[in-house]
Amino acid sequence: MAPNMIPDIVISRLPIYLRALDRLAQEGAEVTSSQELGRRLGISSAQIRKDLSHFGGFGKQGTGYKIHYLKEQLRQVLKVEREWEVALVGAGDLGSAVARYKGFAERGFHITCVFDSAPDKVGKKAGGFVIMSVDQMVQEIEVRGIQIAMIAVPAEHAQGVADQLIAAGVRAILNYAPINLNVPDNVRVQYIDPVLHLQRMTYYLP
Amino acid sequence: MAPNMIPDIVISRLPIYLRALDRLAQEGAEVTSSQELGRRLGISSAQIRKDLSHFGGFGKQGTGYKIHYLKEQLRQVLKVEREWEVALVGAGDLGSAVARYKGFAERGFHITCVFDSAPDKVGKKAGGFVIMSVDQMVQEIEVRGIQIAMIAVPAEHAQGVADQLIAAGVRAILNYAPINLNVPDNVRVQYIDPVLHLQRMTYYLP
DNA sequence: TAGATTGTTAATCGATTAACAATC
DNA sequence: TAGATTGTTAATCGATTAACAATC
Repeated sequence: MAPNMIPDIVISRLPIYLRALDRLAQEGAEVTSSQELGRRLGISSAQIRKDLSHFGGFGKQGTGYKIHYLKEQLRQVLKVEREWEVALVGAGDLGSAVARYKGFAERGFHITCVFDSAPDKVGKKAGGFVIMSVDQMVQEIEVRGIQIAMIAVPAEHAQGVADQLIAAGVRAILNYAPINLNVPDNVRVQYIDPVLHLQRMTYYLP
Repeated sequence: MAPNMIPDIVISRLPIYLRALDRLAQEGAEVTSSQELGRRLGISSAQIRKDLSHFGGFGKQGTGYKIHYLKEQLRQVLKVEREWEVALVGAGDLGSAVARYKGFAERGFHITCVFDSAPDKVGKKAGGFVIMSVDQMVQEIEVRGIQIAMIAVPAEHAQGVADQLIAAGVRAILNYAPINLNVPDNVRVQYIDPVLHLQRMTYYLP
């Protein structure tokens, strides 16, 4: 491992810490500790301290962490202190719901273009956006320099769409299609498949 | 660790294997190998064999796994060979989209009741379901013996709703609210927060 | 048979936890 | 000061991988 290489699993927990800090701030707290955070998240305080220590010493012995300061630091580490432009591919039932979801823009991710392959959808609207043809997709993404995309097309088209997105310069994909994508090393993929989460719990039911 | 205790992380991969097998079957394949599955999923073949071996020998040396047979076995292990009844709490923007999503019923999870706290929503419809008052929630879930629920209410109400659901007998919660839930050991929770997934990728972008 | 692939064991790797000196 | 909590080191724990005999 390269000396400054931070484990993926550490990075994946930072947004969870950030979310908990947002919540604490909303509740009016100004300072917290690894112990309090850990209790809320079901994570050991040692792990939280260790995770944070990869990026520097954000706390003070005896008192803990200033919430506002720690939030800002984590935002910068995660690069979510800025606004991001996001492309959405697929304007069917699922894609339209994604386009309408307000949580993205509220937290700095702005959907700025929506694509679909159905000619009868092109020109219509989804969640306030005019739907463009996938034929324009590569060019549009290149011109805008978009790096993040969400895929909400049927499973059988997802890999093809991903290939095009990557060719256009996208480096981060949130895939709502229930299928694994094969992508080069320099591209990140995250998956959302709610059924899969349900299937992870039924095993434990009687 | 108890002798028959299977690590959570193994269980969490089984639905991924199942999804890949469904796909292979759809493509017309009848047999596969740990190597082929691994290539598709970006997982080592050794890990797939090890994971499966927790539940018995499903394959044949030299030939691999019969897809149909392995699918059925995994379905039984995960208890998704049956149909499940699911309650949905929250019929706002997000809850309505969840109620309309067809993927749940297609894969054996049937939303059979939807609850909301807003009096003006009660009696109206969301995704084909009549919305009931949360005041009826505990009784309704108890009577029907529902064990799985999805939460799509604002973050500040999620913990309260979860507590009620658990009191009513729910043992598995899919939480769409962007907040961690504290639940007893005998209750499972899974989280869906798409923004969190995006935040896990921006770190790696330039 | 020859080639392929499983199931399993042992070795390796990496992540989590416990503990504590430093210090606010 | 006394009490609390950090950042870090070393120990533990658990998960992944490599390797191979068994066998189809």
